[in-house]
This record gives sequence, structure tokens and C-alpha cells, in this order.
Amino acid sequence: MKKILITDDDAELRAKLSEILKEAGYLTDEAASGKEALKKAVSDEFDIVLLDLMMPKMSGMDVLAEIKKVRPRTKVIMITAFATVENAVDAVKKGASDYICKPFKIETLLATIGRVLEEIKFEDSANKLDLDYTFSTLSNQIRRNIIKLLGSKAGMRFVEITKELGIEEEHTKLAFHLRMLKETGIIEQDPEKLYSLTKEGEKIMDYLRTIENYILT
Amino acid sequence: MKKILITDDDAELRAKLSEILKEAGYLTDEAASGKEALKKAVSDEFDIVLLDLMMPKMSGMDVLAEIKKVRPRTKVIMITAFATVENAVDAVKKGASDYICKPFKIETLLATIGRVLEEIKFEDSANKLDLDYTFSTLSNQIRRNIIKLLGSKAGMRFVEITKELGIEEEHTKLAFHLRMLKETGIIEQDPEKLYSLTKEGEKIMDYLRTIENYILT
DNA sequence: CAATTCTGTCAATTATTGTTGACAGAATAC
DNA sequence: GTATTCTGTCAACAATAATTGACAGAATTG
Repeated sequence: MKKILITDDDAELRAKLSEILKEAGYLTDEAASGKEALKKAVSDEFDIVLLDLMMPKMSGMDVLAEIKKVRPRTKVIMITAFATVENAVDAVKKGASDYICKPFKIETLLATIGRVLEEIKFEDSANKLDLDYTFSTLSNQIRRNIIKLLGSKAGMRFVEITKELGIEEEHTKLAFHLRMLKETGIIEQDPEKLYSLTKEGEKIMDYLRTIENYILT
Repeated sequence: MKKILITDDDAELRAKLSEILKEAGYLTDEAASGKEALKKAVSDEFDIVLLDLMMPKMSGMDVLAEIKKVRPRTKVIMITAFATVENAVDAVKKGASDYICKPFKIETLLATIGRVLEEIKFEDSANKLDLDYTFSTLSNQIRRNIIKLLGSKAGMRFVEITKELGIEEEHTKLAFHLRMLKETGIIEQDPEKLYSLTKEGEKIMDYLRTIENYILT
């Protein structure tokens, strides 16, 4: 069940939208001001936030920026009565997923929400693949050790690595994991056969460090 | 090759210790003050830091605390001429691995270092097992989704989970992963057959969140 | 009560991962 | 140049993980 936060200073409009969206199968919550919207978006995780630009005090644009900062994965749909191309472009640049002009038809809103939710699905599956790949790479001790080793010292030779890892007797094992890491683009070899982390590899080493510190503390 | 940082304001003693430790097969570096020691320990990762308590300016105890804060896995061996039980207890509480009184025999120092290194080895292997287990659990998409789902909503029934994950047709698959998660103590079931995360599971969900946020940003 | 849905287990099968020994060209040492 | 060490490949095998279909008791519905 997807969660949508409706932000508008017009209580009547909020109530109406809330009713319609609930009928359409969404969970809804309401916020009367930008400040309230921000507060709710931070404390609770919404899939979508509907945000009216022209609200007193905090401008919708600022709220948008703040929400995206704290909840990068929450999608924000801007709603405004005074549409300009500049505003729209600005909003999208700041991370808005879409931009609707008042007055709008309910179908327009529902269609927009549907489209944005499709985007979420797509992004999620892309991220999942990435995570699969990352976690399965990191689920092996030897590979983790290789990554850490090359992270602390770039450009090592084959023997050097076997020695550091204490697996001099099992060099084929090392060759296997090195090949794996090479195929997945985590490490690379220069013409002198020295192994180093790729950019991607450094990123993964960072994840590893993050988690290790997390577990150790 | 293990790296040891020797901290003492007596240059002669430092040089002597450094020579001995190098002969014993260690990499060494020296620091003349607590401040210098802290700086080096932060910028470089040492396995062991030898720390003299009675140094001008920053007290050894403070340096100890700072080092452990930044480098929780670096082991610190305190060395002091004025040993008291209180100091020793205090040092160990603050995270010192051992406590040696001046004057000491070289054999004592080497033995202490050897013992502490053994501890590191032991801790490392324990951590590695933990990491293996964590990563291999997380390397499966379905399990990650189950964990996230139960993290957002504790106490779900079997069908509910299949529906949320969109695998109504493959219920045996879900049963398999649920059993795995149950066996590894990540999730549990109450008498009404509702599934929830265990404490351990919540911890693992935290790791997952950490990494996901890391990857997404 | 009968029918149906829910919550599994189990065994068989398949897919994926990891290990090992045999072998060999390239580089280096002597 | 010869011997030795380094840096692999390859195929066979072993171990582990994941999927699937058949089945069944428990709970719920009607």
C-alpha cells in the first residue's frame, strides 16, 4: 500500500483529495503547511508527497529541497496555480518528479501518481540488482580480504597477495577469486600485471568499510 | 607485517625499542608526544600503539581515549613508570589492551605484543564469520525484501508477505527463505504464526539500510 | 460438517559457487 | 641457456544454495 502525503493550505481541497486517493487504494496523510509537510515527511516515510508551491511562510521550493535531502527516495509532485516554465524547470532540477497546474482534473493527478509509482518500481529493481551483485561479491571472505588489501595498497603482484593473505599453498584459489573480481569490474590489472581496485572497486570497498565499522561498534 | 607505533618522550628509548621491534619483524614508527601519537594513529592505521602515560601536555589517558574513539580496532599498550592499580584499571576500562610498568624487560614487551596480536587474530576471525553470515544472508533479494518488509511492519502472516512481495504463485520459495531466516535467528514467529524481526534481525536491517543509503546517494 | 484456504514439510532436481590438481607459457634468476 | 619461480588456464569435482511439485495438517469459512 503506497503512502501519499497531501500538502495544501486549503483544508477543503485536502479533504477532497484525500478521499479520492483513499478510494483509489492509497494511504494518505495531510499537511496544511510546508513546515508540517517537512516534519511529516521526515518522521514518516512516504512514497509520494504532493506539494503546493504557493504556501505562506516556507516556499514550496524550499520544502522540496529539504524533503529530497532527508528522503532522497520519496517522490515529490509539485502542484501550483501559477505555472511558469522557469518554476517547473527549477522544481525538476531540485528533484521534483512531476509538476501539475491548478486547476487539474482528478484523472490527471491519478495518472501522474501512477506514472511516478512506476518509476519507483523501476528504480527499485535497478537498485536490487546492484545490491545483489554487491552483497554476493562481499559474501566471500577471500574476496573481501583482496578488496581490503588492494584498498590499502594499490598495485600488488600475485605472489604478494598470496603471502599477505596467507594462502601461498592455494594459489589457484586466489586466481579464481581474482578472475571473478576482474570479471565483475572490481579490480583491474595494469600491463605489468599489478592488481588494483577500479573506481567501482573503491566504491565497494567503501561499503565494506561502512558495514564493518557498523558491525564493530 | 604488523605496524607498531612507539610513543615516548625519551628519544633514546624510542630508538632502542624501534630497533628491537624491527628485528622482531615489525614495522615501526615513532612519536615523541601524545599529540604526535594521536595524529599518526589517526592518519595511519597501526595494529598496536605503545603509549607512555607520563608525557607533558596531553596525558596518556586522554590520548588513549582519543585513539580508541577514532581507531577502535587499534590496540593500545600503556607503559608507565608510576603504576597504580587505579591507573591500570582506568586504562583498561578506557580500552587499553595491556599495561606494562617501567622498567620492563624486552621479553616482557615482546610477550605482551605477541599476546595482543593473538587477540587481534581471534577477534578478526570472529568478525569475519559474522560478516560472511551477514553478507550471504543479505545477498539474496527475497530475503532482503522480507527483512525490509518485517522491518516496516512487525507481525505479518504468511499470505500477507507473499502478496506484498508479489510471489503469491511461489509460496514454497517464500517458505524456504522464511525458514532460512528463522534458522539463522533473524526472524521469529509468535504463537499466532505471525512473523517479526528478532533483535538480531533489526540489527541486520540496520546494516541493510546503511548500505542502501550509501549506494543510493 | 464439508470445502477451501493457509502454512507449511519433504524429496528431487537444478543452478550456482568454490576447490583442487594437472598443466603450461612468461618472466626472472643463475 | 637452463632452472626456477610466477601467473595463470582448464577441466573435474565437491559443496552449497535455490527452486519446484507433491503432499498434508491446521485454521477458517460457509
